[in-house]
Amino acid sequence: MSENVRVRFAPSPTGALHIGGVRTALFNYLFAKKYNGTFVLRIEDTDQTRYVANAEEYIVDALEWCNIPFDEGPGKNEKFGPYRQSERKDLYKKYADELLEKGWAYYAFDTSEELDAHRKDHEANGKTFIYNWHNREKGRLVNSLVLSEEEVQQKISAGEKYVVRFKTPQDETLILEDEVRGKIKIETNTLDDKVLFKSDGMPTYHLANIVDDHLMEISHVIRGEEWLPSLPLHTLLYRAFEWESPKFAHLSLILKPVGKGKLSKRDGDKLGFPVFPLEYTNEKTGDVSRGYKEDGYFSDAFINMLSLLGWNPGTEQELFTLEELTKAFDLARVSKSGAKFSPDKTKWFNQQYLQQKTDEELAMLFLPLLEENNVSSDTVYIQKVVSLIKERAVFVNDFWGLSSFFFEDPTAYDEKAFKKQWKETTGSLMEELVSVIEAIEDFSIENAQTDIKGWITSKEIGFGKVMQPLRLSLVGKLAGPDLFEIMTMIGKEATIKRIKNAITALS
RNA sequence: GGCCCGUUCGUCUAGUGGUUAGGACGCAAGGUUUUCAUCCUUGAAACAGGAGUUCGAUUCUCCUACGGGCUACCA
Repeated sequence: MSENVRVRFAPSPTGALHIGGVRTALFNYLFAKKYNGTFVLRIEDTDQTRYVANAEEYIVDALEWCNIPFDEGPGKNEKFGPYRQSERKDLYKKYADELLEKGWAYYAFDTSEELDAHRKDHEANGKTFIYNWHNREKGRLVNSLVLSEEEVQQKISAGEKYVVRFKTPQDETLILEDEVRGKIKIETNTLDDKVLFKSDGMPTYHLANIVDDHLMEISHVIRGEEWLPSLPLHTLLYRAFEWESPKFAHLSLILKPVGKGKLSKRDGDKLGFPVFPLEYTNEKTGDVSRGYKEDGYFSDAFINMLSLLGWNPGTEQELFTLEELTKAFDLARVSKSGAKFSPDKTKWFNQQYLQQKTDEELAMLFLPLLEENNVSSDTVYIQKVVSLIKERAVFVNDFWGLSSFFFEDPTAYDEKAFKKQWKETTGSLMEELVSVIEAIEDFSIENAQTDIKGWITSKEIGFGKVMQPLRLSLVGKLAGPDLFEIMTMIGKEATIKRIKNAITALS
């Protein structure tokens, strides 16, 4: 299998790429890289009514951010280009004609309205209308199987609209092979004669897909489960063209975190998590949807999370670099059942990745936030702050809330903490503490600890009585790193100032 | 309705014809931290149901239920 692995990700540019699409792209990417293969991006824009102009750019940007770029695609190594189906339009006609010639397809002149009427009619009688061997030659449907060649030619030259339908073989049991599901059995008689070529001169997905996969020498088709019902048609199409079929793998869907059904944008809005990798602005409505990137997720954490949704390495390892993923990935270990999406687990991954980063890296990422808050400081100081607070953070965006007191005096005091910790005697105690601090010549952690702890011990009042109000004075709430760290970081003067401020404000 | 796919703790999942059914997230308790968080320890928590095959089925087969997908001149 190590030779000539070529896979493709073939999205429709109808909007933002959602998590499920990203995962499909990721699995394709991992599979390609594992076997030193090629990852192709092909834009399937045969439906002009659903085309969205900024969607393709979004898809490319998203893959870029996820660090799973394509090797071949629009504007990149166009060895088998073009890679947009709309630009390959002229190509498909001859393949439709080939099928027509071979008797694998036929012209159909039925209008959408007529077909709708048939469907309604059947439904009213409790039956299901299927355009296939049941009725294609019964005379109620207008196609080249019942019309004479002259009639067909006449209609076509008269400019009558037609589609080309696949002529599904009758009375055959197909045994299909799926890399994740194994064998799938299906009777061809239950299949309908799908449209291959539309009356607007465009191929449908089915034709374009098979033609392009063949022409682009795709070896493995890894796609969403929603395509599984099309597998028999696609297999038959390869047979009709006498082409070698690629191997297929259908990925299960990503489901809602709660309730039933597949994950949608609405779930994200309702439960407060993004379903798109990047922020997306709907061209028509102007609606903006959140993105993982903008929400502060690291792309490698996001990818790591996605990789484990529907796949697992069979070991207990959960944290993977992209390289490790490409090594470990295996289609055989992709699970068959749908996976409910977990926003909580996603956060956990981000937290893990954040903890792994160095203080230097994190300090760099913190810089813009500091700027936003009109704070500037030297890098050594910022790195030290980061080292003290990062274990409390899930996102870099949490940093300011966790560390603002390192840069500016608290502006408010936590109400509950005040009520609980600030007693009548606290004010005078804090004043005494100020003089203890003032007396410390060299304001180091060691000295501060020795002197303050010594003073508390000598007063025989218990640490909490002093330390809690002190924390409230310096931080504004009962949270944060070690107090002696904070005091020496902000310095003796600021420490004294904050205690005095608190005495004034709280006593 | 028809066709297809699926079903192990709440969630993601590992697993085997005989296991104390394992891990992770989340949750709970305890410890560390005189704070908060981290961290550590512990705990609660699952084989959808029914037949069959078998000495023995969570594992194999069938049925049912449930979930999902498809059923367009959309992808």
